[in-house]
Amino acid sequence: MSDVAREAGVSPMTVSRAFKSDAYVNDETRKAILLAADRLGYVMDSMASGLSSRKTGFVAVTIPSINNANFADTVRGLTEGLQEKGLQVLLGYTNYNQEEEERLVRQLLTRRPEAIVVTGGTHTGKCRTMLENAGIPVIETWDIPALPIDSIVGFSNAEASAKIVGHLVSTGRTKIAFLGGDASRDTRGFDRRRGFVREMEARGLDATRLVEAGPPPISMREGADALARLMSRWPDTEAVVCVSDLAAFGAMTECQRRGLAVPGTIAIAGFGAYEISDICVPPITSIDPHCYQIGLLAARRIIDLLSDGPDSGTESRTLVEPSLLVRASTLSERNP
Amino acid sequence: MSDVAREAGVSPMTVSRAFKSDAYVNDETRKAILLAADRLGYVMDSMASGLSSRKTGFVAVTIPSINNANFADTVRGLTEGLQEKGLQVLLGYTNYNQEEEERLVRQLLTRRPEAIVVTGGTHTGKCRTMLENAGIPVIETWDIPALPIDSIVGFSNAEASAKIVGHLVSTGRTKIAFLGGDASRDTRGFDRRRGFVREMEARGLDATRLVEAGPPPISMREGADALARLMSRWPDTEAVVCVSDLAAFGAMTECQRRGLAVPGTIAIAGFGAYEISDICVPPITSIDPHCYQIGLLAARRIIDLLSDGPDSGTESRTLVEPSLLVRASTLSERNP
DNA sequence: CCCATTGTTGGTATCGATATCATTTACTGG
DNA sequence: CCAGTAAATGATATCGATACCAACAATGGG
Repeated sequence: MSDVAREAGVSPMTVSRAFKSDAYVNDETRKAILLAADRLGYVMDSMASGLSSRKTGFVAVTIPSINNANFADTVRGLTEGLQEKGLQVLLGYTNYNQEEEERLVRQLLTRRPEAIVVTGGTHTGKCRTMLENAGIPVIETWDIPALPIDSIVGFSNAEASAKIVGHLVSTGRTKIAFLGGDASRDTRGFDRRRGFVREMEARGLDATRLVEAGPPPISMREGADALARLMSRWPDTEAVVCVSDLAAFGAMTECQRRGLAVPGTIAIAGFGAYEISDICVPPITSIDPHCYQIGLLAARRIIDLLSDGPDSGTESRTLVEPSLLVRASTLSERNP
Repeated sequence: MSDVAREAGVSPMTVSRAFKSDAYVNDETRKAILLAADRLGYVMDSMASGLSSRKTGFVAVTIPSINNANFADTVRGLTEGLQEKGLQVLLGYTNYNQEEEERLVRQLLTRRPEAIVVTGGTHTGKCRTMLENAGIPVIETWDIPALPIDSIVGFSNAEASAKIVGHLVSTGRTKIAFLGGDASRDTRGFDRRRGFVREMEARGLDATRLVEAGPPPISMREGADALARLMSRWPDTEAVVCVSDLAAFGAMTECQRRGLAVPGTIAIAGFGAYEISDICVPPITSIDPHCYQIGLLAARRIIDLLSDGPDSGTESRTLVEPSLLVRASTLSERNP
């Protein structure tokens, strides 16, 4: 930076100011400085800048998997929402593992982000402590934890399942199974299963047709395998609620291979509004959790908290209402 | 850090050393320091550390889209390959746009990464200059640029297409179309189209059945729409090579809706070895570019360059051989 | 004509760590 | 018994920027 200052014939301090947009610098001086910087191929050092100003410009984000269109959409929303304020997303993924999350959060906090966004509301004790003591806004997403650390932007996974059950029952089906929802690792998937069981029981229906599909992420293949197990154990099943569209599509392909008509013999519903559920034949009923919106709202919340101070007046719980997308895969039996 | 030093009764310098694994510190002293740090809830400031040591621990990575399983796999390979050396991926995406890439690269370079990985070998002039002058290892991936900036880890998209054409011809098909490959933005998709045209012409076949599907990313829906256009323009088409599995699957669903048998009436091939092409009915012939491997090899290359100095003896071109995955969607007409 | 205000620039200390050199102690072998 | 080496720790300068305060010119109202 002092090289640029010499080249432009000003002090380093003025160069520093020239690179910020809001500071007092004469237009001509700034132009000369930017020109000089360009000549010398100079690019600012954000790291040094961050050290000095105590603003790194980072927002840390953790997601369970990078290889998932839903979380990718949330990250897109975050990135785009934060861009206008010059904030940059620092991304990490946990492989659906809380120990991994703890390790990751520790690593991310060493970068001194200005805020941190995590997926889900269940963490190891140490992780929770770190987040609480970080002294920055913490946003938990994709869930509604009972004891939020700070702010949340999410929805009830359990209610989303209930919504699907309601829809299936309204089409005349009662022998309904749930596919997926590993209890040990995927808290959101597990919540969907819990919501399924609760809603089925509330309606006086059998809620024991639960098929494990293994730990997340659940692939299409695993969805297919799980459907095979489901049909051999409970051949008279009329509908299956899947933990995600990917599992649902896999299950549907298995039906195709077995000659089971969808929705004639069995109805299939998924979760996540992945593109595939919209375009496959038949299209699969799903829940749209508005992933991109979650990211965007989290970004807004961060910007609010960062500008208005830590106890901004706005509500710390931002709820998003998932939408039920009724498609051909669950068409009424009477009206196929 | 000096708080921790006081708490542990040592100098800040010793605390600093205690946090590195290789330095001279008495085991008991280290234990006491780590304990004190834990008591105080202290976490290192990597930013300050980076400023002082000139090692930020970042490797910058740009991909066209975060919402793409192929690039996600490459990022996974990078992340995991770099993890053992304590390097952290700093990710950004360009939306398949070179101006966006230039902006992104500038932003990433302000973070002083120790190396940078970009997707593709085509950049704006300014972007190329920045990369050349950054003074760090630059890895171009997913392509084989004629004039590499530094190192490359990639494969020939054109040859991959040629491989598919060869396979389709061997199944007795000659009226073959190509779907996708926008010329203006997606250089890899365009290369695949070029490779298709070249191979078709080399075999004396008609290479004019080219269907645009719009700018990337090409969704399943766009693949379906493009197939509709293809069939109305060239109804006697026997096979279609798609720029990606997503387009291919979309195209196949359109065939299902139109009652066109796959592979009986028309054969379909994709690219990318996405999970969907393996599990759908019928499964779709594809090319596996070994995305994860690309990331892993790029990580290895970076580690080499960072340890052995800038002109390490190893070859700067690391080529990955894409594999043809022959599946039911292109089964021979004679042998269905 | 003076003083307050605004616009513009520079000087100095500092952010939180590490590089480097210096120092002390313990231990080894001739 | 002493030089020589290794282990362990500390002191100081520094990484590349910004915060903060000071300085000065131009402007304008009283």
